[in-house]
Amino acid sequence: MAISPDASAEALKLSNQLCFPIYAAANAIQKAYRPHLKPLGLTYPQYLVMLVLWERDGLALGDIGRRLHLDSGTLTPLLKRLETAGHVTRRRADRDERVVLIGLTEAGRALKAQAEPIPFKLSEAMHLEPAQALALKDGLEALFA
Amino acid sequence: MAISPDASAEALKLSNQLCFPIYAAANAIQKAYRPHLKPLGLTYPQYLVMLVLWERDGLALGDIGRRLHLDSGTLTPLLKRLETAGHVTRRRADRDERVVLIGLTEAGRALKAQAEPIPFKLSEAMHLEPAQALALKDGLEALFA
DNA sequence: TCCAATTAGATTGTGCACAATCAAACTGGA
DNA sequence: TCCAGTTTGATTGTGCACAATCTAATTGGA
Repeated sequence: MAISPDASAEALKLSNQLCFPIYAAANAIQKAYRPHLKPLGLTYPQYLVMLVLWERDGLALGDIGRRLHLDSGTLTPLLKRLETAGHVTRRRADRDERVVLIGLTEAGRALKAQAEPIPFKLSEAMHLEPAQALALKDGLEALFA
Repeated sequence: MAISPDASAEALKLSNQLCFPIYAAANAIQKAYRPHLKPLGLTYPQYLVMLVLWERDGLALGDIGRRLHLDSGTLTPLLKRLETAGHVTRRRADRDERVVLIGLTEAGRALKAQAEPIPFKLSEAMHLEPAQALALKDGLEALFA
């Protein structure tokens, strides 16, 4: 096959061909989670925060942000909504008054049991071979470098 | 290795282990595009709309939505901003007054040349083998089924 | 002991993204 | 011809996501 005049133009499309599917997949994922999370009163980003806290309670806002790659402008209002919903508590650290520590309430801890079946349902929704899913995951994580 | 009591719990995490990287990658991608798009006065979703229109001018709002998997609640205000910026025109179709046809202005067409180097820069930013990128793309598109 | 620099969050403003709802325009039988 | 049902966008309200900016608290030398 001869090199066509727009071979480079085609090559240029590679990032678009990769970035758009990621963008669209992220939107689709949030849409897929929504019906399962709605009964728990959570959005997908709130669910991610809860996953972090279920794994390790009492983290600072900044710690959560580093784990999820989210800044305070996103997390401050999100955590206030979780507090209003009764899932978490917010208090300043004694040692450093700048730090806001996030703790699970009893209700927040109890929510974990209700959330347990969600990954199952999502795995069903995205009918993908485990091996293919792992390859995807590895590929995506290679982007962060 | 023996099957541990939480082997299923681990399996449950698969969707989280896949969905979160996609979510984080989508955020990172928009952040990576921002400095390159800002000189053109575009956001990433606006850039996607412009890519569609550069490929095929005069589409209806709904056609753009179907291509990008976005609904009218997202596109109506986005297109109004593109119109205010002077990149596109909006007019009702003669044949069917419900349909809004989106056309590129001269300035909108001219923007294409400025946008041309962007995929290059992004490809550099995400240092990923083309083969790996293609595998990723195929895996992501398999999610839509 | 001070105070310049750093760090942790909060605030403000812009722009998606979508559910739910609405209204107008079109279509296809009865 | 009519009108029930469908299609196309627009609107409204909620919740991210982040840049830019701000304030308060802390830290580390001089």
